[in-house]
Amino acid sequence: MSNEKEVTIYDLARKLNISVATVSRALKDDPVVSKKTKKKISDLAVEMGYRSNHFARNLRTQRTNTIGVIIPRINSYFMSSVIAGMENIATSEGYNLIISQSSESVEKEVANTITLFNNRVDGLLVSLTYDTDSLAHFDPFIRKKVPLIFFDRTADQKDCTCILINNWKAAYEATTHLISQGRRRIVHLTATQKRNVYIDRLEGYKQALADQRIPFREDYIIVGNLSQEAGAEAASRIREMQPLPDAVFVANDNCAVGCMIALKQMGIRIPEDIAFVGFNNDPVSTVVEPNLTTINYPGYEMGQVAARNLIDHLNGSSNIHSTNTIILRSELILRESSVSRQP
Amino acid sequence: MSNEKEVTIYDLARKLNISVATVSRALKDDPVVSKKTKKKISDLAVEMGYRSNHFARNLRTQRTNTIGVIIPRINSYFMSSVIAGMENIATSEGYNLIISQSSESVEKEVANTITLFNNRVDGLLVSLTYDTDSLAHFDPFIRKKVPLIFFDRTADQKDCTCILINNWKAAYEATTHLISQGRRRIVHLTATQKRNVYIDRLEGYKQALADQRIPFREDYIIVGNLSQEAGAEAASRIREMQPLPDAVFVANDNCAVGCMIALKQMGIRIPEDIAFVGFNNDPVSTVVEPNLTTINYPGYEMGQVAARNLIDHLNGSSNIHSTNTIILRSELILRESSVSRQP
DNA sequence: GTTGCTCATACAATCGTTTGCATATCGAAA
DNA sequence: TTTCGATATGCAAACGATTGTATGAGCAAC
Repeated sequence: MSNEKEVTIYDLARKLNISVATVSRALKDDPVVSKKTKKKISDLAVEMGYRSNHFARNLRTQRTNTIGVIIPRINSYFMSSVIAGMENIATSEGYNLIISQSSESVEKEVANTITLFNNRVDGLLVSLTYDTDSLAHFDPFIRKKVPLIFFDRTADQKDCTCILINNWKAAYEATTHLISQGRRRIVHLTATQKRNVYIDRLEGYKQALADQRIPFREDYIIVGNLSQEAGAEAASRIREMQPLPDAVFVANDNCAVGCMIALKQMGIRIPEDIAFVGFNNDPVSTVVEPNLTTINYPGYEMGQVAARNLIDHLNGSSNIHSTNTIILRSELILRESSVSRQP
Repeated sequence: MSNEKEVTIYDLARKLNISVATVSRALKDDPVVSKKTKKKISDLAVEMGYRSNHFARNLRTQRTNTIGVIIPRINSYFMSSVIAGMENIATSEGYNLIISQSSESVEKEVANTITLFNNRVDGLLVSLTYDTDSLAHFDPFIRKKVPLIFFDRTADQKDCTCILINNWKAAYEATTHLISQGRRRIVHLTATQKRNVYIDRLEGYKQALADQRIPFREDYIIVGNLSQEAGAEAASRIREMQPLPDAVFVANDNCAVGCMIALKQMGIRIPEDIAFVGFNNDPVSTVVEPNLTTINYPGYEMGQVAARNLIDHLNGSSNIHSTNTIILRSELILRESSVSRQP
């Protein structure tokens, strides 16, 4: 009982006195097999507890029904929501996900790429590390025409779809909002200017200033790794600025929260002295006091869209060249951290 | 160039005028092949860009090098940390992870189990839903002797390893701490009493009361789904209690935070009027004001241990019968939410 | 020169499917 | 009765590895 042999299509065929070819076709619902035989076969399959052998099939068909995912780290609210969305779609479409973390290390990203290539994933969903410059490690996929989709932290790669929000616009709105609240000396906390998301947010911020005829100041840009600790460090620098800035726009809620807490400990009042706007709509944004104004960034939805899009490509129901960029809706959520007085 | 055929061991063999058997053995570093041939072969493999075909190998060896993971939801800080830990170990050991979410639905858990069984995973790592009663859906794995490890939300299943913290002790310490701060009317927010973690925490809480001769009150136990919203609802019920409780021990930080925020809005002071202790050491616990005393629950480490343990079983380097339960260290972290006056 | 032994390599079956092509069946039209 | 399409089924060759068993080469001892 415990070591029962697996049931194969040969067993089914033998029992019914038909050929394996017919069994194989019947199980795939091939119209060439008659309804009667199909029924006989599928009934017996259930009865004998047959389950198809993915390896044999994959070996034969040269497909894996597996999607590779490479992300910087999984344990952030945003990214785990993305993964949840991907899992949701993939499972319902019969695909498996192989998830690997680069931990913000380019070498690990390259290593993961190789692993996934050797696993012969059917497609790849990628969000890059802060520092990835060269995209050469994706060449093997391109050459073999394995579809590749970037999301969130994307890169310009010919023939690859990108899934994003309009970071420029989000930052523009955030900054404009701060200005509309009477703020003029607006610091921007961001990460390395290698990645689209941070470049675009900075540009949006700059444009908002320009449109309101507020001069841009290089020393108001603080670059870090956007961790909570980086936020606390930035707080010390902000504290030293003369005159004290009256607002901070942060490219990530966690970092914003770290900065807010540190400033509050220094006796600075939020939003009276300094207003804050974050990014991502992380759960902490409704816990910190005052609640943090932020940009809603739909992670779960982004994961779903990415997976759905890739699977559509794989099924041939969409052409990878037809859609090159998908922009998801995002919006500014107003909370107390940035509003000068509540209505 | 773009449609180059995959290089197989046959290609290598032909080029070197030797048999595929030798090539196969050489690539596995089988000592029976001479050093000289091995070198020739591995050099050529690199040169020609050979990569082994997992499906052919799996088909032949009947192993998949894949581990299945079933969890309630991935997008919580604790669970995404667990996954990160698992990914870390699995990747370094050459295993892949297939992660599936049950979303707290027993039906989805069963469906995922079937999917993973059909995927022929080598082993399974499971954290159960709130409501899973029967474990019958795991029988196919047991029968085929596929190792099965439960973590966090575990169940008694013969021959299965469980990985946990000592929930009883953690709750006992948390409650004792509250009592030591002069609290007597301690409410406990928890989840369904079907799962070990919540049962054990309640028992620890009860025992701590008993040891301090404080009568247990059934109406101080509030059962919910431990979401932030459930915390807010609980706050309303707590508010109505006469006399007002003076402490709350919550089985989850997120829920604790929801409850604290709601109570604060009602004008109740924390910790003066009501002290709080949470569970998990989620990042929000250091953001909420006052910072939340909690139990440190090492998610990343738990994921690593679970994966390590399973892989050791699979490699035969450990016997599944030898270790039945692994208890990880946890500890009470004191913060302002429960300490009556700071030193 | 034969025997015996070790070390290295080759042969060939096997794993469970898929699929192009060939074949069988059967009723209807010629 | 023969012929012709359909329609349904079967044959057999892949797919790319692994591995038990057989074979061959080389060499030392007798």
